[in-house]
Amino acid sequence: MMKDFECTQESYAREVLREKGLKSTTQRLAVVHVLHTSRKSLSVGEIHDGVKEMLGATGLATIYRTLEMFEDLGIVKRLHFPDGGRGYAFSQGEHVHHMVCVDCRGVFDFPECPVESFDYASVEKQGFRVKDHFVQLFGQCGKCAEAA
Amino acid sequence: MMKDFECTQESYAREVLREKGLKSTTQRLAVVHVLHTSRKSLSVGEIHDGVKEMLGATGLATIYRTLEMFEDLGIVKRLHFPDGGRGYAFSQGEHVHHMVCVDCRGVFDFPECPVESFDYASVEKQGFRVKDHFVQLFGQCGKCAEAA
DNA sequence: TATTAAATGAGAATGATTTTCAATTAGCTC
DNA sequence: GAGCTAATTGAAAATCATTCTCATTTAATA
Ligand SMILES: [Zn+2]
Ligand SMILES: [Zn+2]
Ligand SMILES: [Zn+2]
Ligand SMILES: [Zn+2]
Repeated sequence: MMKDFECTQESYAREVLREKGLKSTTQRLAVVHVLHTSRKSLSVGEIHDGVKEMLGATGLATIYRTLEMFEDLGIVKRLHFPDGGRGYAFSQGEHVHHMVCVDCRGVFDFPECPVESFDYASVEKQGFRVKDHFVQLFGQCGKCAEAA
Repeated sequence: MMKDFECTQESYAREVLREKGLKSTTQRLAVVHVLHTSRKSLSVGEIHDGVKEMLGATGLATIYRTLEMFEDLGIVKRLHFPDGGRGYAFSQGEHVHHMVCVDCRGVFDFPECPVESFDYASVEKQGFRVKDHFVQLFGQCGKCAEAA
């Protein structure tokens, strides 16, 4: 299965999968497509709907399996909303963070890392070794601010 | 219901609840107790267990209701783990962030805010208005590093 | 085109969270 | 301290989210 036209995001995913000896299945590429063509983060259900629209009946378990795997591979980033909901956004492995609109769940990247230059001394003094971090900004996007 | 001995955390919760016209029930104070006496973040189930140990049979729904309410009141902070799990940590409304040990789920506060001095210009240029943020550091605590 | 390990689908199973409503209780007032 | 009342709880059902199982299908390679 190799489409004539393939966007950079799909090629990227295909490449990462191949490197790991994983298969570039129709379903996996559809998940990439659905995610990267959305300017908002999507819930598992929304991704499932999007994939079904492209491919017809598709198992929900496949979506779960794909998202978990993509997260490990850095192909998607999981976001957390104040209301407890979760969303997924496409990612190309780069170190980026997101700001999310709490109204429409739109996602906006920001490549600068606010934590990068942070001095961990005070926390490492407590014997803690920092390995990773999660940063997410909340707010309102321009459209939602207007609408309000 | 007013205990003879009450720690500052419990008084704090009691005060916040009173200010909002909410009742300081035995169950709610037990949730506070269980959380603030734990040096690790706790899952809903663990909190439920802790409360049952203090009070005997207690409805799980009450724990959920309490945690949701406490989150709104700033009495607890919800944490997110890489494996998808969630944990809750006691909080006194202050602006703190947490580093969490991915092995034992221990929580360590750090009062410095890495995002505070961050220049939002690049993101606000996109029409986005930043209102809040979530920062969490991951790593290994001293004990778990030794054990490993 | 044949081979084969990897992946999918369907539904059952499990687990997490929310809802419902009758019974209980905290926080007043007297 | 007893009585009042709205807020809260408990228990179980209902709903929603996630994982598992295993027979079938498919991508990748030769
Ligand atoms: Zn928006
Ligand atoms: Zn960063
Ligand atoms: Zn630890
Ligand atoms: Zn902060």
